[in-house]
Amino acid sequence: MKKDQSKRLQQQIDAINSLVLHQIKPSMQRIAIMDYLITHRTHPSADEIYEKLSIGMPTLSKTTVYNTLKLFASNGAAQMITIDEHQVNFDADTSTHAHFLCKQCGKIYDLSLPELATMPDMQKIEGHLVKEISYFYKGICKDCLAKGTKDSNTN
Amino acid sequence: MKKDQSKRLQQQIDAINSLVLHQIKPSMQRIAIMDYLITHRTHPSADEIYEKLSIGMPTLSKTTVYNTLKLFASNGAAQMITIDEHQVNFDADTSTHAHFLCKQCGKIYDLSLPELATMPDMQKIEGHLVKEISYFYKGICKDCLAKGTKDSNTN
DNA sequence: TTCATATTTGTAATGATTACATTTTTATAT
DNA sequence: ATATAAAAATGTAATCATTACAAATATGAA
Ligand SMILES: [Mn+2]
Ligand SMILES: [Mn+2]
Ligand SMILES: [Zn+2]
Ligand SMILES: [Zn+2]
Repeated sequence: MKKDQSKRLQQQIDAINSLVLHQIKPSMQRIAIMDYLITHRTHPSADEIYEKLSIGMPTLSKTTVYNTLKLFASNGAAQMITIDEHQVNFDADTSTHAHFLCKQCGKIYDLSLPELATMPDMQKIEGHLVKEISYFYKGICKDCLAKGTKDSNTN
Repeated sequence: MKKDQSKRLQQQIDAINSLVLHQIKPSMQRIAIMDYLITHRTHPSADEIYEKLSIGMPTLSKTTVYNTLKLFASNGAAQMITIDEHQVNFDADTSTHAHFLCKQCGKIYDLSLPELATMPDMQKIEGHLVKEISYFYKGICKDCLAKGTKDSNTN
């Protein structure tokens, strides 16, 4: 179990590095939340993060999770994803990349669309100063297509 | 005032046509809501539509507005825009076009980005069946840039 | 230690959206 | 035209993600 221990330690360090890099003073909670974001690339919601972390950290407050995620977002340490109209999801990967939401299972996938990379951030478009870019796709994911054979009409 | 009358009538007809085209049986409320969407290209929220329409239609229910907009969206008569994390906005223009949300004034603008048109709807990307595409940009809009000279650091 | 500041916590709002039961409208059959 | 069934709209009460706020705790310099 030595491996697990040292791996977890390295993850913590990665989390702290990301925080410091984005001018966020590390704290128990902030490290835990950033660590969760880094090790779970499934674009979790605030509630999911709270539920999972509060198991090993019973005093964690949901408010702290919300505040912390908002702090991360405004400092560029994480990105807010508003692809789902019901809740906001978060991503430690702040690079401009596209997301796909499966309407059936709800999972959010990363998409690497090379043609999108052509458009640089932080520029003006039609006179507006662009600070954030989001590319969202919705439909039925690979896995759900494989399972259910219904609705396979639209090729 | 003859002109106004006939113009309004034509708008109603346009609204009805869009409904019928999308297999939605026209009703007073549905026509009014579609008419509002067509004549107000500002991407209104359900609440805004309700507030404005209920003036001249006091019995209108907010539930009806929500139900109707959801019906429009699932029949392809309007598109839901989840660019704002606080509420959903709607657009009678169902063509694939980008949107810009101003973080200062909250207005949502259309962007006509020709390079986006290259990607056709209803195809598979990385194995996932794509049914909807959204391109969202956020920042400070033209007007707000002109007014406030603060935060002009990021050219 | 002491004091000021930053962070976290718990609880109570808020506010958009939805559920649901009731009423009204519309269409159809008699 | 009347009765009847289905569709649509209404009003109210939940739901539930997010935020506001005040109190408690931790941090860090003096
Ligand atoms: Mn991602
Ligand atoms: Mn639009
Ligand atoms: Zn799926
Ligand atoms: Zn603006």
